[in-house]
Amino acid sequence: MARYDAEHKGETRRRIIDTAGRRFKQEGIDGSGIAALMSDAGLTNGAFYAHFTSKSDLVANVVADQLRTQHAVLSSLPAGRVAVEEFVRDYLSAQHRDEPSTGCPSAALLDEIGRCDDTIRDSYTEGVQGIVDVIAKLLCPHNPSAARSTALGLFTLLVATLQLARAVSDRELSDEVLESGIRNARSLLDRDQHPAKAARQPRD
Amino acid sequence: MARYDAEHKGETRRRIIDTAGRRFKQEGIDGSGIAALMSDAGLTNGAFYAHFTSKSDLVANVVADQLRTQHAVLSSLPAGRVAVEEFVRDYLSAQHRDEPSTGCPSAALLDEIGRCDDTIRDSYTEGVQGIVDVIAKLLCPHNPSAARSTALGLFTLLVATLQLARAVSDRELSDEVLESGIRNARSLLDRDQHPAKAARQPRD
DNA sequence: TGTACATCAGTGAACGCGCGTTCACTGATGTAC
DNA sequence: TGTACATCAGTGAACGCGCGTTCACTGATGTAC
Repeated sequence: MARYDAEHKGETRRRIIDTAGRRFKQEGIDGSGIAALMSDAGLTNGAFYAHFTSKSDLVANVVADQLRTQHAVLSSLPAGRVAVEEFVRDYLSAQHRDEPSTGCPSAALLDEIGRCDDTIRDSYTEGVQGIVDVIAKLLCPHNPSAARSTALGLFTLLVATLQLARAVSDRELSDEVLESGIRNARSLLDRDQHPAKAARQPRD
Repeated sequence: MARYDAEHKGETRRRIIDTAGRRFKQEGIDGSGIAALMSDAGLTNGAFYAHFTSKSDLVANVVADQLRTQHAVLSSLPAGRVAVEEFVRDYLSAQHRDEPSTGCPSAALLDEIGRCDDTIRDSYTEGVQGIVDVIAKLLCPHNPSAARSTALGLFTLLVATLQLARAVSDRELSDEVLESGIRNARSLLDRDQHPAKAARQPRD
């Protein structure tokens, strides 16, 4: 084997994390063996432990990386209702439903993550905090903490709607679930669109 | 072994389905081995195939049974906002979060079910249709189909909120997620506070 | 009445297989002399 | 300048283990004669 340049090992690590992310979301964490996932990355099983101390270590890194990517996408959106609604339509599209491997990690893995060890759940916790914060900021740029609850509501609504759309085997029902999800997301957003009427707390 | 009475085999099957339901929800489907689950039921691994043709066959039966039980609980609730809100508080309680094995099968297994074979997803599809129908009926007894979308929204919101509360390792954040979920559920229900006014009893 | 037999839920060892993990080894390169 | 050596990412066989599944067997009972 070649004596590699300085970035080589880091690039390989990156490739493992990327392919593992895709495989985990496609087959589940328990459902993804290390040999198969290393083979996806163009390597043999033995090389794995030069990059990670254990499967659990990989999972924690993959979870963090996945949420970081999702955070970056959300951060790049312009604030306000229009962009959020477009994101919702995108998230609840047939394409996202049909391609879990490139999609939202929470939709693919949330209940499995709930059963993982503390390191992994710590990693998820930190990542999801960032996601919720950035959603809240999109909803209410000048006072994000006021929109935190709505952000959590939107996030959970999207996640389980996609999970449900994937779980049902009836295509028509699945489409209905997605459409319904978009309607319900709008309804949730409407609540924060009229703070005066709701008369809960003064803005800004 | 004894020559058992007529119901004996059915009772054993029942016991396997019950214990498997608990174990699946606790450890995941992939995470639950047949030998362990049969031992839970007080039997040895070999007896399994006298009751089910495969693990997949068991999973399909467990899923159907779990949703049937949940359907029965929901069916027994009185219609109207008060009972639904109480159900929501119950569903999003710390106790439900901390005891997945006796809780909602969708919260514990939805993304994993999405990766299962058709037989299992068919079973889930049929069961969840019943659940959504009965929620819609609770929300709007005289015209359930009008509340179908809201019922789907409530269901998905509850499921992912519980999943998220279980996945985060920070107790305070987890509690916030649950509280927020209750608030968001109320908000979703408010939307459907639509046509019939006299028949409804205002609360708070 | 006694006894041989059929029944059948459940036992437990065994099957091949894939899992996570370990480790002695490879071999192309940069470096030292 | 040529060459011996150190480096180290990656190889691939092997480990013990638990998986889903199979199957010859057990043994308490009801039934037939």
